[in-house]
Amino acid sequence: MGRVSKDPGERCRELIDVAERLFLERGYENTAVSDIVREVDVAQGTFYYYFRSKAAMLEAVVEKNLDELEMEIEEIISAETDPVSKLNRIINAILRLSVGKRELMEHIHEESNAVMHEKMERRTVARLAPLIVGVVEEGIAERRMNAVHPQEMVEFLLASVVYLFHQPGMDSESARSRRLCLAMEQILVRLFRIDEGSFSLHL
Amino acid sequence: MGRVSKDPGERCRELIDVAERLFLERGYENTAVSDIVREVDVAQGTFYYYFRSKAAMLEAVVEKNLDELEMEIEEIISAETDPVSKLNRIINAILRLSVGKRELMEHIHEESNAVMHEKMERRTVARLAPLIVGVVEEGIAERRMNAVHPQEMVEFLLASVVYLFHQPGMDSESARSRRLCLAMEQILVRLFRIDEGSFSLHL
Amino acid sequence: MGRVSKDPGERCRELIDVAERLFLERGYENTAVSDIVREVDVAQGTFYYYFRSKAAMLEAVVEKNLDELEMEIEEIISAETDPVSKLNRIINAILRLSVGKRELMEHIHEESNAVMHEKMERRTVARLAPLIVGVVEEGIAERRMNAVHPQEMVEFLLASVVYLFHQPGMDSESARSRRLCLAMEQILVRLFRIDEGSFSLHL
Amino acid sequence: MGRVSKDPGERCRELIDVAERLFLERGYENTAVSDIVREVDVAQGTFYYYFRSKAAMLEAVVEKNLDELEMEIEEIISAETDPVSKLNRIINAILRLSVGKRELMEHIHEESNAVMHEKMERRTVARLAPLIVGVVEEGIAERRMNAVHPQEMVEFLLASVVYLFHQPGMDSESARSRRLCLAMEQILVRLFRIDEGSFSLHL
DNA sequence: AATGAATGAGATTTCATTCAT
DNA sequence: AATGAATGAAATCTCATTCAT
Repeated sequence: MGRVSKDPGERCRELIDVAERLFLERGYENTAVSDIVREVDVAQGTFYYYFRSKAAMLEAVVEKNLDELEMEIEEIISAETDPVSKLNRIINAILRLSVGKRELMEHIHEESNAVMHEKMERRTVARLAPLIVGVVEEGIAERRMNAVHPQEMVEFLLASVVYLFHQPGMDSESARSRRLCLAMEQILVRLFRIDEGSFSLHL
Repeated sequence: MGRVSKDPGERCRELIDVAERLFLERGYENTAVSDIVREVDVAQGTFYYYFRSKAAMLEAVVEKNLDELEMEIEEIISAETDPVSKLNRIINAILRLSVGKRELMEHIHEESNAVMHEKMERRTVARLAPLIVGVVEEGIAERRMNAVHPQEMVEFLLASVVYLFHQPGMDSESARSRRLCLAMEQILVRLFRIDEGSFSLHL
Repeated sequence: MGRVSKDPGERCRELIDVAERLFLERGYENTAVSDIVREVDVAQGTFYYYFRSKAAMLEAVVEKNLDELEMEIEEIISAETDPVSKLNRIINAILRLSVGKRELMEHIHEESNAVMHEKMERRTVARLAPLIVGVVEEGIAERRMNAVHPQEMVEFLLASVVYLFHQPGMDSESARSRRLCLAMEQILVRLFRIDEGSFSLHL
Repeated sequence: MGRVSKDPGERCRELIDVAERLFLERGYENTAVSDIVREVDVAQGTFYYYFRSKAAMLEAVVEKNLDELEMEIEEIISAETDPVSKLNRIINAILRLSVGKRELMEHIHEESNAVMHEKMERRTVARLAPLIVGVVEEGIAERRMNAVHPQEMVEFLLASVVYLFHQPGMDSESARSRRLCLAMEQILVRLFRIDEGSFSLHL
């Protein structure tokens, strides 16, 4: 009833945060706009004051995640000097985020999140590939890495990482996770012809 | 109006085929059951006589595709003796099917098919990985390949290959397709430590 | 097409009133939500904005009726002092409402209203029994009535009244109605050991 | 597949028995004709060979129950000589059957059986009232009973008794059941001016 | 910047019944 | 006496979005 005015930036963030949580908890399709506004305690119309559509909200959620990841990666790139260490830390950062989010959705049927997962996969490749390709090219220049098609390889790498670590049972403890991390270390080493033992991945 | 009885097997196949085409053309979500029955020219109820739900139909479509692919792969496995050639032909078979289907959906907004794509991705990895792991282990036994985590590597590989499927502009001609194929060849060679030049992929 | 906003209370009442009439006229099962909204001239969604489901609407209709009846009974209880007169007027009030509603459904097949009738029967007993038991206990205290199990007797009484007066041919004129009223007077007198001639029931 | 011919009478009884059980277990509305034929293991069409419609089946189920009850009552009437004893045994017979059936539906939501309950209620009154009125008139002739409106009083009685049937928690043990039986005994005694202590009802 | 009542198209599903064999 | 594939009408409900205030 009472009309509560807030800083628009904050309102917007509040909406995105609640939306993200609900999308993860019950899936994009199973989350109604009315669920989101109920939790934030604003009117239905308010949602549309901030977001053109529900799809636009999904976009916002995904981009927010990638903003964070991108920033983290850029920090790594500028903090570290060794391209191999950069790559190691970048992959770890991606894994940590993926698995972190995954935990929220542990109990929902995979299917329920096809839409969100797809969008995430696509946008992750689109936004992160350039950064990583940069690192790989640096590695090539320093003869620490080797690749004929860095762009395509990095794309495959990212798509696989997003897919594999979005699977059920991907908590940081399971034997399956452990094996996947070890395998991924080897994959990285072999794919880019890097010295064995250069990687150490953890969830 | 007129009631046309048919062999149930055929009716069922007819429904699956039309459903598959429509799912690809306009996306799973954008295809109504009423669209399917209109094309097959049966009553709405007939659909539900054969399939418990629309989701069950999606399942049927996906499994049919994987049945075909599995059969083709099993044929390759028993026809060929060299594990490297097997792998080469298997990957080509998967690409061919994927791209074939992809052409049907050329113009629709990618997003419309998240659900179907997800299901396909997950089931492809689940059903084909065992077969390919078998080939890789054979290759390892014959010292033509090498891998510490064959299962996980094959999963990585399949996820990458399926990722291709979902790329816009994946006709057999484009420079982009060419590069992706070359990159995939390199991935195969490096992942399993196979002799350079053992692979030749085409869409 | 045009959007007409109204006081929610009024909208809600409008919907309930139309629903009640249609439920009575053609039966609960034979009334579609679309029939209701068409008459009220609102969109289908508006119905579900106010009522969670069609069943919830039935509930609302039944409770509204019992609200009215309950109020009338409470008025009688506080207006009258003699418990026997109270009981007489209460039963008359129940009969009048039952038969009034019944007239609306005169021509429909009884079966069509099993659901509504059941719900009404159950809820009538649940909501009115306490009030009437109060009156009976008052009567017992004043030695004007007598009963060992007032609660159970009142329940039987209410169930029967609702059932009997919900029968076909229960208009206020028929010989059958007349006989039933006379019998009911005697039943009341005997059941609670009240002075002969204390009751006078009319439809 | 195989076509199993059986004695038509038995087929028919088999269908009725299964239908009755399912109607009680899950309610009339929630039982599909396909559920019935699946359990009896005949084709959908076979159902319609024996019964004009699902509603006709409900009728058959109800009438079968009343046939049994009617026979039992007729037996009581001819076995016993004392009209009061007759009435006592008849009411007990009705209670026993009602409660027996009730046990089957213990767990379903009451609402689910409105249709069947209604039909049962109406038909019980219609078919059993004449028999019981006969007994009452006999009692009146012998000065063991007294009633001005035997027909209506018996209807009142039957409606009350059947109402019992549809109460939740009607096992033979509960205090509630006990109280209802005692109240019913009192109703009988008072309604027909019979000697106190003439009745003894048990579930 | 916010409200929240109202929209309305449309989708899935159910199932009693039929009928050619 | 029996089959079972096919029918098809209809009904409930969802929900993203709008718009007058």
